[in-house]
Amino acid sequence: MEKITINVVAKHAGVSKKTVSRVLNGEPNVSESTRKKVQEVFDELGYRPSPQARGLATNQSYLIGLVYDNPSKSYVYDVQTGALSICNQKGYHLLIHPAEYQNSDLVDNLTTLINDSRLDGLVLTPPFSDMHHLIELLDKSQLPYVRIAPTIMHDTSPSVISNDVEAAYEMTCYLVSLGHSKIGFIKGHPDHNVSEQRLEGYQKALTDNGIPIIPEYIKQGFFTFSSGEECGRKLLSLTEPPTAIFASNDYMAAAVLKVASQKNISVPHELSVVGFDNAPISSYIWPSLTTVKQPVEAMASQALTMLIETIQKKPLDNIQAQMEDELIVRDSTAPFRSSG
Amino acid sequence: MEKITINVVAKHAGVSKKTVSRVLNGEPNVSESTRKKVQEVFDELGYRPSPQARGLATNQSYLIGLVYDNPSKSYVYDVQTGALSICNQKGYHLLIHPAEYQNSDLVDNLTTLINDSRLDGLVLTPPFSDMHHLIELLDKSQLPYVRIAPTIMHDTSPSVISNDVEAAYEMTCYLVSLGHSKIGFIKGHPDHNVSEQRLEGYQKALTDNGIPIIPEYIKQGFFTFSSGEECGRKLLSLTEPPTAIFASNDYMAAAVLKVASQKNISVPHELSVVGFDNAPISSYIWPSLTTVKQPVEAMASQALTMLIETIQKKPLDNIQAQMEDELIVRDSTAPFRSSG
DNA sequence: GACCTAAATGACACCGGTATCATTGGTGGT
DNA sequence: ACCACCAATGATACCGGTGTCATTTAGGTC
Repeated sequence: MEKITINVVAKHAGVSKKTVSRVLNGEPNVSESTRKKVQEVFDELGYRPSPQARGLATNQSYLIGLVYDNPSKSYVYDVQTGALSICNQKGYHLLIHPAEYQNSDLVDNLTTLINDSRLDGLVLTPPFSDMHHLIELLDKSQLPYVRIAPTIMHDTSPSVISNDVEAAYEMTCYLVSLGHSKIGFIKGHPDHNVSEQRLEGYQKALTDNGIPIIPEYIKQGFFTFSSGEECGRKLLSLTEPPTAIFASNDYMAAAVLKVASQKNISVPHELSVVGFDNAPISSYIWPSLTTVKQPVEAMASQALTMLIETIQKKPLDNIQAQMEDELIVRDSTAPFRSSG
Repeated sequence: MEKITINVVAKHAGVSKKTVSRVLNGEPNVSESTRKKVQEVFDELGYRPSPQARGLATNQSYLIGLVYDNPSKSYVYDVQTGALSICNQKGYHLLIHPAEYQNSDLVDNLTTLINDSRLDGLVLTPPFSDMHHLIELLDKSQLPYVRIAPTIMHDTSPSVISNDVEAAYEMTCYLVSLGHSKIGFIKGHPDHNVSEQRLEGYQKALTDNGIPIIPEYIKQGFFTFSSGEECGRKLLSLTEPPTAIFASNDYMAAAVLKVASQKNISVPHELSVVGFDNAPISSYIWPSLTTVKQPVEAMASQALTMLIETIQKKPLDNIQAQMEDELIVRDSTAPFRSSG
């Protein structure tokens, strides 16, 4: 079976390869009749242009890299899904690239990635989105990139954000509206900037509702189940334990549920627990978790749309897109009952 | 900044581009002195060969496709991780390609993938691993591929399997050893062949232990949380409910835990529950789940090793590799107590 | 030192597209 | 009818590597 190249198509259609190329790329100045003829030959022969040859000629790879280091497998999955949907639409492919953000040869690692595969663009997810030495590197390298959920703003590249402060604020207000005033908080990993934002929303909500901020009620977690367990244990061992606990992600909230269960504290009757992220686990445990759903997939899609526009040098309406979080109420929260 | 191509390197080193190419590919018949000289220029200029140009010349893309359609995000993540580790080692890149296995244009979809990106190889995960029309297509197309966890054997391509029958057998025996004889079973999705295998292991274990197989104790689930919930509810509503339930995956097992909790049945004291897969949820719920850990990551690594050997036309020791499952005992199982 | 052989190296075509610029042909204005 | 002009098309170089085959060089033999 002969390989179908642009030359074969040209011969079949009785035109030059350049004309075939024009039809292929929808360029102007091709008569309607030849365009049609060439397209028929495309179908007839099942022609597919070689991305290698095309890439070599145009110095493009049609590959976009996705860099991540996130403990949540479902987060990664959702980002990938959102990114892929746009890639497929626009004819790009996605190269996934897990990396370790603390690793000292991170820069080498990414440089190699970029050079070896001649990426057309790069997508950064937290915590890479906020690493300034990375951003400097990328700015210098001229490689188009987009940042998902950064907290530090930067004018040199597009980014997509949600509003974690706002979401945490609303969640806390929701707990207050249920009658809770002793609300514990478990912070996220200090290396992730969203941790600070979620804390900020929590604190602002308390203040706005005239509730004092008690340092004892705020514990340092690390987004892991075990850190949530430890913090939960500390909070519930206080002489005056909180009646509601706001964990900075769902894994830690699930851990609090475990601690409560072991201490025979009934959730939600005696204790309300809420999380953040709407991870799969939030609906797979009992009681299911009240949480905040971030539009992760939509954010990734938006990010890729912006990135590809940048790659294709189309003007961007906005260098930053914001998407809304959503409060999801499930079974882990209930009105406060004084000494149930 | 001038772009560093093979020509630039050749000029700098004072040799022909072909000689540079030889050094690049570790070909024989290059004197030690020139090899060293060229390599120094590589380092000095930071030369990286263009995969496009190379691909165009050799008709290779150094891209491997990974096709999946699995409801478990963590399974997908683990497969990716295992696959990537080998890809990075061998200089390949991984193109992830979620697809819908029931979709009627699946074949078109994959054909497009293969043609458009000139894949060097393809990795099939369940349930694609067992879809014969796909396999026929691939066999015809001459594209090297590897199947992960197929149940139907096939001599034309390598595959990596674990032994689900065996693992389910052992799990059931474990429950029996705890004193249980009324053991419910929740089947997996009928489109996944492993479902049948897990059931088979369960039935064989009962038979071998002289316990009758009761059809009422076997319910059809679909690997989803909600299907597990429904089956769990049915099982626990029987006049003579089982004292242990074996769910074909962890999501369904988690759902059984929820049902038990709602019915005030204490796990593991009144009911033992076990799952399969060792999904993250299995350790993030309370009680944590006794389950079977499949070496998903290792299987993917093994699969990619075999695939790349095939691509590079190296001889394969074995066309099929088998990896061992592992029983993980956690908190959801306990010895049977007659009427707790 | 002449000769032979094998190792080392280079010249050049080629992979399948795109870019540049030249050429052709048709159309409208006067 | 003639010319100017623009749309349509083609010829050819080029992207950065690899493959083929010819040529040069080095080493060993007599």
